[in-house]
Amino acid sequence: AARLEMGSLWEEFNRLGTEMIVTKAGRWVRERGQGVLRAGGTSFPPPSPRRRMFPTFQVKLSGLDPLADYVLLMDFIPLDDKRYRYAFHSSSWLAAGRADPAAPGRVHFHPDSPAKGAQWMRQIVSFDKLKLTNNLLDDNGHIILNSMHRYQPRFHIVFVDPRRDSERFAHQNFKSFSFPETQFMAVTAYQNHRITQLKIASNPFAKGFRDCDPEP
Amino acid sequence: AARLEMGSLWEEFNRLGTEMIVTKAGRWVRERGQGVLRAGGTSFPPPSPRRRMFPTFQVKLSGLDPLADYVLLMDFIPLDDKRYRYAFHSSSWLAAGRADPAAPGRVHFHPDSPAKGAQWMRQIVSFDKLKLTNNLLDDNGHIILNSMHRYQPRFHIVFVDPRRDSERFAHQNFKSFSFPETQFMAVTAYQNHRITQLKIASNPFAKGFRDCDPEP
DNA sequence: CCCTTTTCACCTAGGTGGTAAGAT
DNA sequence: ATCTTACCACCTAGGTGAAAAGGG
Repeated sequence: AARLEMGSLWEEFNRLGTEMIVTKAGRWVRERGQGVLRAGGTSFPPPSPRRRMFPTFQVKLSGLDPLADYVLLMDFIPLDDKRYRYAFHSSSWLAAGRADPAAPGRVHFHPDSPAKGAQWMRQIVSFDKLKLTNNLLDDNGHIILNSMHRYQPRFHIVFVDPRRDSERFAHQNFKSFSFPETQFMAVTAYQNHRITQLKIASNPFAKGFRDCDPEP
Repeated sequence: AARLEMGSLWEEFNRLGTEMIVTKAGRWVRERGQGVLRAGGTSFPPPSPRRRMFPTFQVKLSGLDPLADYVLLMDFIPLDDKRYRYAFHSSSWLAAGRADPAAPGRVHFHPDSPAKGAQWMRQIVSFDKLKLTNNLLDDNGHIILNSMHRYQPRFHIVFVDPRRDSERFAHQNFKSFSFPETQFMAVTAYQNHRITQLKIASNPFAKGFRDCDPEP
């Protein structure tokens, strides 16, 4: 079984209509004390930082075989065949035609995979390395989404069958989970100001934008 | 086989007499805009930061079975039964009696263990999570060393025998490596100023103490 | 006197949304 | 009009040696 962590935060976002930022650009690197250079144009370490999700998708697992190997992964499926736009005057999302051509379907393997059931169950499993991009040509293995489209994150537990030549990813070795409260709209900039405010209020990395005191 | 990375840097340190800092205290945490609080006295995330090694112990592996599981680990053995002190006037280390009672012998497992040979060989294996302490009562699983004593880091590759009830850590499943150029003296503060200068010149985290330009 | 501990400024590394300018 | 990008100040998180203070 899998229990979603931070469920109340996810629900708070979901009531407003969760938005997740997607970006295209790679990382920009500042040289000592002067201008800005595009990473990759120099001999700097490989960039990658697209955008993470917030809240982070985290689950607490139970009921696994402690001694068996499991691979954990996530993917994202379109919630419908529509494209959306945000109507500021009514503060609401409106359907705006058919979906753009689907982005390449990708999966994100949890970087600790494969690992024993005991290890996965020992503590909360966090997908904080998962990054979103709207770059259809992304070659960093990030999740590719279309901006202004709605998505449902899915979480999969794959039992690693120790028998040789067992059908890879056989159906009976799969368990999948979809938490409706984690649905979101992919955007390149926040549309709903209440989403922005909730992100600022709840994401530690956005403390610089807070007006008032932190809650204890 | 295992090849030590950054060999020339290790040798440069070794010619001067490598020193590694060992620390007892936990991490100190600063509250928003005011005083300083000891981590652990508050509800902050668990501290731990003792001191890392610099240079970091890194190896490039080859000749492993790509499909077999291996555990990688390190330990540290006393190089002799002596305690030392540093004579500033002659800029040299002098024996100063017998060794203190030996610290609890601990090993550091590479956190990616166990993993397939193919994964270990794919890139350089870095022990940058390894931390040193002089706290004999350390309960964070760090490596415990006596200050003013000399040590030889050792690196071990353990083949994970898939047969049940195979003797755990059987001798024939062990391969060990000792690189003499990685010997060092454990200290609580640097003694040889030339070691300090070389650390400042070569450790990116010490850039704040550099006088002149970085080398290209 | 010699060694250890504490506190600090200064880094690396990278995750935030804001803002203004650019693109379509 | 709508979306995208570049750049920024401001954070989190944590790895440096210096310097001062502490301890036997």
